[in-house]
Amino acid sequence: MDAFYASVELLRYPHLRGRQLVIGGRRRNAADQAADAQVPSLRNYAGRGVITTCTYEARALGVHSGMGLMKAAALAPDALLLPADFDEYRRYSRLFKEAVRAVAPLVEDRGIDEIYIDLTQLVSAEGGDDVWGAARKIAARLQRAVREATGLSCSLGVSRNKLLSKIASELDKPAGITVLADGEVTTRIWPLAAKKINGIGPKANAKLADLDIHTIGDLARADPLLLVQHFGASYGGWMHEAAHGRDERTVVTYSEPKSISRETTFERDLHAVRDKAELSRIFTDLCQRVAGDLVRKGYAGKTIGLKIRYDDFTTVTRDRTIDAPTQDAALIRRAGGECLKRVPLERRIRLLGVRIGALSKPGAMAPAQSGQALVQYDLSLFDD
DNA sequence: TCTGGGGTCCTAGGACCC
DNA sequence: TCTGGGGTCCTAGGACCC
Repeated sequence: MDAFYASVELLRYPHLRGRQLVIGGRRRNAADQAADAQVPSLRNYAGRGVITTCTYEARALGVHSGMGLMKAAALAPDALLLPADFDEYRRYSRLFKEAVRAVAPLVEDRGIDEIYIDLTQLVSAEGGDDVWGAARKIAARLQRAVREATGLSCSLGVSRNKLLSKIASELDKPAGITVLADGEVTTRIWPLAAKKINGIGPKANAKLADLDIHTIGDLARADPLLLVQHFGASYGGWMHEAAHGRDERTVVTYSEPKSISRETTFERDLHAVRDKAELSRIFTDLCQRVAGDLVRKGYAGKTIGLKIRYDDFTTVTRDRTIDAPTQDAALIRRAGGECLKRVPLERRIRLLGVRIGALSKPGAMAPAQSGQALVQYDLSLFDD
């Protein structure tokens, strides 16, 4: 989806279309819904928020998602700042995914505003020799369906696999369709920066730059042994394959969540001793929210994790696995408290987070009850 | 310009088991 | 008491993605 959060806000505030618009900072609250609510500009922003999304008008001034709002205010003081309304974004997310599934049912979720779609069967059904032409027609159909269902625009990349489609989808934003036929990797992909590959982030990119590898073509032409040397057999090998556009991953239409977490960055850094009461209250609240998420989604978890980020931005995690899966806030709080005892608390803290993993569906598989025989078969006969 | 919140996957060491 | 090889689970950290 193109500038998803910002585009959803523009459906609500159509008179802001064409303005520099930034979504971020605090969440939307009741006061924001008042008809006469003024949308403030970035100019006077003070706080720790970052941009989650911004319109293309704002991007033209050099701001982008992930950027701190203080910095963004220096670059684009007249941009308007809207708080995020995740309930609304989730609603539109469901709408656009439904619209896509009605046309092409094999859809893999990649977060709130992104999906992979397997068009193989639809392209076959289209018949004819020109598979890429057929794929382009289907993509256009999908784009229209999304616009009709939501009023929102999206960009599509069509190719042989997920890796290339992801790259292609970004080549003609917004509202573009990019078809990358077989054999076009060297001409259209190799000139792009290596970090355009999904899975090569800032760290790997910096290391590649040290090796004088800047483009995907550089990466493809690099000695695989050199890559393996610097990045390990698995990652180094993958990088080289990716640079050649090779990717065998299938479109996965269903997956179970692995963990659920809640975290919060404080408005000011807190001290474990001086701000003990406030920290404790926030901690308990996070545990309750995690427990609420578990109950709402129908999961219980066994491994409770604590995350602390200090004022110097270093981050530590501790976790603790309990005997039986739980969705109980008090039990989560207790396990989290045990984790807390194992972290240093001298520095000031800027973020506190609670996570639960090792999830299962409670009730799906009842634990052994009393009266249920547990049989231990002794096969020591086969020991060496 | 001091950097959100929600996730996934990978690595690596150690405990523990057979 | 030492050796070897296979496996799982737990814990901590980090890279990366949306």
